[in-house]
Amino acid sequence: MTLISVSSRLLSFLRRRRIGTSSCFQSLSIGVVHFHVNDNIAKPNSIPHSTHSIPSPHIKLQQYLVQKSKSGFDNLDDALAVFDKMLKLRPLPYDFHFNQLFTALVKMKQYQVAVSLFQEMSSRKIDVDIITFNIAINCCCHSNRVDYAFSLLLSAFKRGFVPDVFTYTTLIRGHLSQHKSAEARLFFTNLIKLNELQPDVVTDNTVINGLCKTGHTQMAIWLFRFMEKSDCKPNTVTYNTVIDSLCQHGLVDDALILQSEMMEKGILPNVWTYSPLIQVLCKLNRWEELSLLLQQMIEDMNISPNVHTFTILVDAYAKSGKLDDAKQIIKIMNERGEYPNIVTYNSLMQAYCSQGQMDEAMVLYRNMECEGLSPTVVTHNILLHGLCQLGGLCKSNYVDKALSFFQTMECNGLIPESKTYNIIICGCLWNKKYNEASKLVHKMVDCGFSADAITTSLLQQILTKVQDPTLLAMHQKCLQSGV
DNA sequence: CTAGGGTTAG
Repeated sequence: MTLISVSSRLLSFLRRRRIGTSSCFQSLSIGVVHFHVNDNIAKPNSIPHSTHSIPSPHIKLQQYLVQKSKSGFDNLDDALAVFDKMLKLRPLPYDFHFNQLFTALVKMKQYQVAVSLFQEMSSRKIDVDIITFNIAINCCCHSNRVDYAFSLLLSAFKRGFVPDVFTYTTLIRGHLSQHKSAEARLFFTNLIKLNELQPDVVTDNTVINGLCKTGHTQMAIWLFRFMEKSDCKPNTVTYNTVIDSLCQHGLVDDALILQSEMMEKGILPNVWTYSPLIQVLCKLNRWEELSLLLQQMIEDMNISPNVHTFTILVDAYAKSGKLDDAKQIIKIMNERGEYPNIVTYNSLMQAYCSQGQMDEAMVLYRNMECEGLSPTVVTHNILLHGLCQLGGLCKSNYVDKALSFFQTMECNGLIPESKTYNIIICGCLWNKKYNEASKLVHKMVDCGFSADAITTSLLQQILTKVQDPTLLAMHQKCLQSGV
């Protein structure tokens, strides 16, 4: 079993599924039409029975905000304009109207804006409820202001609110995201002791995720097994979290066992259950199992791969030099309406580069820009690496291309990483462009980066053959930067 | 009638 035969099997699964895909699109378009038609008809059923006492502008506002809280606003200015209108409306909208607006802001990841609007409401003494506080506390945690989140908890107490499992779970996650696992644990155990918190599945999932991310996989699994015995049973998220962690620690067999366990227990896997397993099976060249897993996912479970899943496959093909298969995956993606993003294209570019097809890689680079996908530093690292390696193998004019490409990148406002510098410096060294290399070493050190192991050993290797003052000075500079 | 968990890929 090889990656090629996996590819042909994958293709056949996906082709067979295409009929299903088109019917799915049909029902989607019917849904859209349905929505527009309905929009112009009075919708008595969509208005709660008790709303006869709610002023009419509030009902309109509510309908509008329900939709925005699900999708977010198109832009921030719209959200702020609505907030201003709400402040001017008399009588004032209810707390849950403001909560809906905040929910929309959270969807847009505008956490700091949400916090400042919450402050604005507080200073105007507008009534809020515990949900408003919970949203604000969550937004503080997301913008790394756990300290302020705690001060909000205090003011909630002062105003007579009783924090609930939402509040505490959010604060535990806040601690964990700040890498304060000791504080999180203390907070958690104290709340349990004081009988302030009755953890639910989300609390447990939050703790399990924190344990996994801090390398305490064994403890995470202990909690997971504890949940199985308790009334608070693991759900899909719990399984996904543990499976992902096991995959990342190379414990793929344990991860596969858990995945079959969840199926036996009737807990439905989703695309995120499969993706980490697919990735690690690719990495370990376990193609037979990969093929079976893909078959189970697509055929038996009727779960479609998404952009991330496809990108994992493109990357696997790129790393095994299977350019044609990588291209095939892109084609399937387009057919299925799962469009490649910048990461997918970076992987495809890697495939071109590994085959030495630099011209095609450059064509892809320009196409990406045309499609409105902005190349990232990683895109440039891949291209520069390709150009430098090719230059080292045969033609040094590729290194000149790499150097001018490096300049273009900076002009476009992308800030090179340590890796970027090391790639281009190695390219210069290979091609005996010692002066260029020296300039770049100084620039790299000025930016606070240092030579990596590859650059240092290459430099030492050259120094054994060539005694050049520029090279010696560069070597010194590299050694100093490493300290 | 709104709030907390898992974003996995280069």
